[in-house]
Amino acid sequence: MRPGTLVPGPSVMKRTQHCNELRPVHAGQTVTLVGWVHSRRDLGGVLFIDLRDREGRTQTVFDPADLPRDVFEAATHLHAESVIEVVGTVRTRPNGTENTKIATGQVEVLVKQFTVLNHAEVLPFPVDDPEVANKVNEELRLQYRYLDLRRPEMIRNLRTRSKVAIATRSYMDEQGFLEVETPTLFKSTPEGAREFLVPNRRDPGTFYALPQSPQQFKQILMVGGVERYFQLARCYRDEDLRADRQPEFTQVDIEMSFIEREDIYNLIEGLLKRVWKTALNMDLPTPFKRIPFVEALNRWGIDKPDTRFGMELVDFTEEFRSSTFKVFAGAVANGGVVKALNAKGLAGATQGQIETMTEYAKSFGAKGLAFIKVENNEWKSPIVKFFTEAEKAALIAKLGIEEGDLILFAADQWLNACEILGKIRLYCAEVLKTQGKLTLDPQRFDFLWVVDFPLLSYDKEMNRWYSSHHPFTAPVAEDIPLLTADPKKVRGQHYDIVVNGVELGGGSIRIHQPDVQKTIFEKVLAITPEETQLRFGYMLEAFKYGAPPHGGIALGFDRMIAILCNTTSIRDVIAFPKTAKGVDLMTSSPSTVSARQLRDLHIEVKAARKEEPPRPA
RNA sequence: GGGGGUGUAGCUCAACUGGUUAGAGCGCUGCCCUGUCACGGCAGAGGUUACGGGUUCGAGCCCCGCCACUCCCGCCA
Repeated sequence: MRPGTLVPGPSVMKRTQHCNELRPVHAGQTVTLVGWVHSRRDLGGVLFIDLRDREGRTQTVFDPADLPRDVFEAATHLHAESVIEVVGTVRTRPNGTENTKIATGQVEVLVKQFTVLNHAEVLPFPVDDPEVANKVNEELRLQYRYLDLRRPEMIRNLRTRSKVAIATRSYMDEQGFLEVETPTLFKSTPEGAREFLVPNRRDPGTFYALPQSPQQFKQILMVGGVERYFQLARCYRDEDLRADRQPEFTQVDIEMSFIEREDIYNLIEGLLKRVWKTALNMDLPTPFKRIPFVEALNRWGIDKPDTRFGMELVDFTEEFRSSTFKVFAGAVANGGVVKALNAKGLAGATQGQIETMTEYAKSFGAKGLAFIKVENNEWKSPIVKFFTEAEKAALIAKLGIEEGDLILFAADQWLNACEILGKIRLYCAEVLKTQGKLTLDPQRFDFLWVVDFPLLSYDKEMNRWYSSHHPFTAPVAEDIPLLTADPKKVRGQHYDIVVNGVELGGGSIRIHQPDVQKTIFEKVLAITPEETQLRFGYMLEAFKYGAPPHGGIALGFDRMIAILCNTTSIRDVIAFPKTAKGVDLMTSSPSTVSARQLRDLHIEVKAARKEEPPRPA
């Protein structure tokens, strides 16, 4: 530590006000403020230091006429982000020197004494300049997360998160829900996401798993007569990460008994109303739209549509059924469909951009991407020569084609064609945004429910059916006879809540009859009775002893907060997030453990470790 | 597992087609400055161009490998 920075003075550590509190009315009072040195302006004869805490900042003045020489000298050497305590007198600022940018700008504190509570070395990146700090490499921000969190933007996010968590708890309490904690040391259930395993020291070769969600416990709680359960539950999934996916994340987990789907819709609409009011002081209109899965795919090509802009998909299967253009007619003959979308105003796309789009489409399974550019009253396209006048007329009528449009086609099996164009639609929207041709109001939130999902999907490689959602989802009652007859047609009582193209959450009414559950496991999913018994025996058993009809939902809490904070990365709303490879850069975890620990756990590591990467000091 | 992007001073970035001693702003250090608030002025320090190879008379730039971060596909019942 530098000599002279420790200045004698009373370290009472009791502030009289925080740094966003002083006003002209306090003039004349002696106050104690504590906080971080935000900025220092040394004019030679007088020194200004802005002191910052969580709440805001206050200008303090060091006048050499008022202070012993060594005290003043020490103050001139204070580094940004040192933690100090000052005692001084509040006074209104001289005329013309008020700062209207900050709430405390009418006053200043004339320092009489100060103490350095902690001397800060020069920081690895600035936290006081929002312009620069916003652009700092995220690697560095994560390594020095405690500095990053001092930025007002990050504090604001944490505050929003806290307020929403508390609002959620109070709303759920008002609705008669009990907050119940469930174990995070759970049983391995290999369906679905890959799990994190926890070795069991007491019985070599056995493992706990961290739960992907409290799904089974919350259903058991219903059997246990809790009737209304909720939890802000930490969940763990060992899958590859994205901007909106972390290996551990938080769900608002909900389950209730004696209800139907509509009860869940009402409950969640009420919760989201409360949350948006709390965080943004916005009144959300309810009820939200309900859109069947099939309609969502047909219109937007995705089961979580962003309905803030148009460019909906249009079906041309009938128009091209007997077209001379064999790519389209052939797809239809194979039981597929022809779909198109009008990317309004994108005719100016370069050959390169079209190429990029085609590659993008191919990257998720498209064979190609047919297009028409409408430029200078002309249709520029390699395929338009195959079209009849009737086909062209149909395109103009159904797509509303105008000068400057770009028409994109997909011809494939229904789901593929829809999904390809759905992704292209989002890609086009991004392009239009960067060109300034599409602007979305940040205050606009298009909520909707997607309903009537197919209960089952078919895995061609494994040659078997699997649950679209999870195996406890109840079929729509009238579709139960189809379970064994025509599984593809069975709709599940599953629902997703979607906002602005983000899947905020999902849930379902559950199966509460053990015989239906057994049919699903053994007849439809083709899990052997032994396997069923091993994995889910306790649930089937529980359902024999008086299981109420029940259902629930889970909302992605991190995603919700990210939307409220207007950020696309949930890392910005998690205090200590991990990188895309699941590493905590601050603590350098995961890390190796001692041979002793491994021995205790009966674990032998066989794979060779790659070299430890060099870490900056 | 696959594809794209990024990596140059403490931070944010520049450096043309491969060509002199790798620059700028901020920050840092020293000096000056009594009303600043992105204070101002002068001077200075600071670089293994992520890392390892290669091509070349010559590499921040080209090639191969590798590491990290990031976005996407697969994956996420």
